[in-house]
Amino acid sequence: MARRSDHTREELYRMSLDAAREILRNQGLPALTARSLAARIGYSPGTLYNLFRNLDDLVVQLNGETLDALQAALDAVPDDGDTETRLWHLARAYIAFTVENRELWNVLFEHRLPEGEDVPDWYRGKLARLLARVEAALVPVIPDDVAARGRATRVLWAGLHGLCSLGQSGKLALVAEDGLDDLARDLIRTYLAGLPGH
Amino acid sequence: MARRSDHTREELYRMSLDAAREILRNQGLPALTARSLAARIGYSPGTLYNLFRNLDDLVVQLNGETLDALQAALDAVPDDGDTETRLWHLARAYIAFTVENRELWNVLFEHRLPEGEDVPDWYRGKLARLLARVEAALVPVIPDDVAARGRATRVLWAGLHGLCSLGQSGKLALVAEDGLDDLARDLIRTYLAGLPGH
DNA sequence: CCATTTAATGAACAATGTTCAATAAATAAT
DNA sequence: ATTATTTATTGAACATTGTTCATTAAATGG
Repeated sequence: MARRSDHTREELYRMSLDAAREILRNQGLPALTARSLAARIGYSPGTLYNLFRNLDDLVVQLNGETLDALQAALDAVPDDGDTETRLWHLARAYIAFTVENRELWNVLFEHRLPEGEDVPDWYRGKLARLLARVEAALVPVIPDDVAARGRATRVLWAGLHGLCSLGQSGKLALVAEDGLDDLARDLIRTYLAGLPGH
Repeated sequence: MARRSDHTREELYRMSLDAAREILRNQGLPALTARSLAARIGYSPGTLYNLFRNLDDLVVQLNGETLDALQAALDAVPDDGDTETRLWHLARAYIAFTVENRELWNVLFEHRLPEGEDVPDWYRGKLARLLARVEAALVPVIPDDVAARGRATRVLWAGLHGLCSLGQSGKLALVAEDGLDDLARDLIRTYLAGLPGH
């Protein structure tokens, strides 16, 4: 067979990422193969290499969309209340996202690029935008010292990430099921209480 | 060829794990294949399956030894000074371990078992023992409330894990090189300062 | 010295990512 | 209309992967 015109290049790109997401959701990362993906969109494996440099590239693109979805989830939380409740709402949204999108989130942070190349710039940009959402909530409690605010932002972000990461992989010896929420709340509350001026 | 008696079963086991560690160190996880490993110990691929259920099993065993090494690294830090400096020394040792044993540490926390089976009990035991080292340092500041101490232990542990994890993968937008140390110190100091009774 | 056990092999199988000449549909040119 | 050119799609091909297992010969026991 040869050239078809069932879909435009853009449609194929879309279909591929959607299919990849679906495979991840239902069968996990090991099932995400060039052949299974191609079968799902009704094309041959070779076609994928017309759209993506390779499977790694496809995963990076998918991660980009996952970052967007995460951003949207955080943007959906209201900006009211004091700093602690605002941060807590953000954390809750984050945790909920990692639970509802387990596989996507795992791939997002566990996928490592092959030796040599590092994360693209637009990727860093999306990460920075996520951090900014947290940092904004910290302005009232750390209004002047930007360096200190940057540190606090990263510490809270990484702390939350660590909790979710270890929690999901069963390497935190969690007591109950909602133990994650408790720990995140503890982190936020205690850390905030320890900031200079409190 | 057939049966040899160059090495005992235990020696082969040892050689395999050592070779695996060496391959990880020098060439990273993708290079850890049954054939490369077999070649390195001077045996055929089939022999490995006489020692380990499969490659996943081998990695789990290796991770066990990595946990032991991490434990040893933490046990080597002195138990003096106040709680903050004790925790800080532990954190510094942890960070140093993740830097000096980058690949081993990555495999330790990023390796996922195939769908279904979960981490073995002895694995959980080793993790618990690591946490215990941190918890011990927290006794002076949280002497009575064991639940609260358990939470604080996990929060600090996961926080440190998150910092190292994001830091090493370049997903934290770190400012300087020793930014990790600064952030870990910030986490410990601020969190401790925020505990009830301070 | 023979019989039995057993460790080691390496060929074989299915499945992987990736490449690329072949092909035919779509488009452009005449 | 017909022809020429471009281009999207294919699927066979290649190298590698994890894993299995009949075959083989060394070690062990009688």
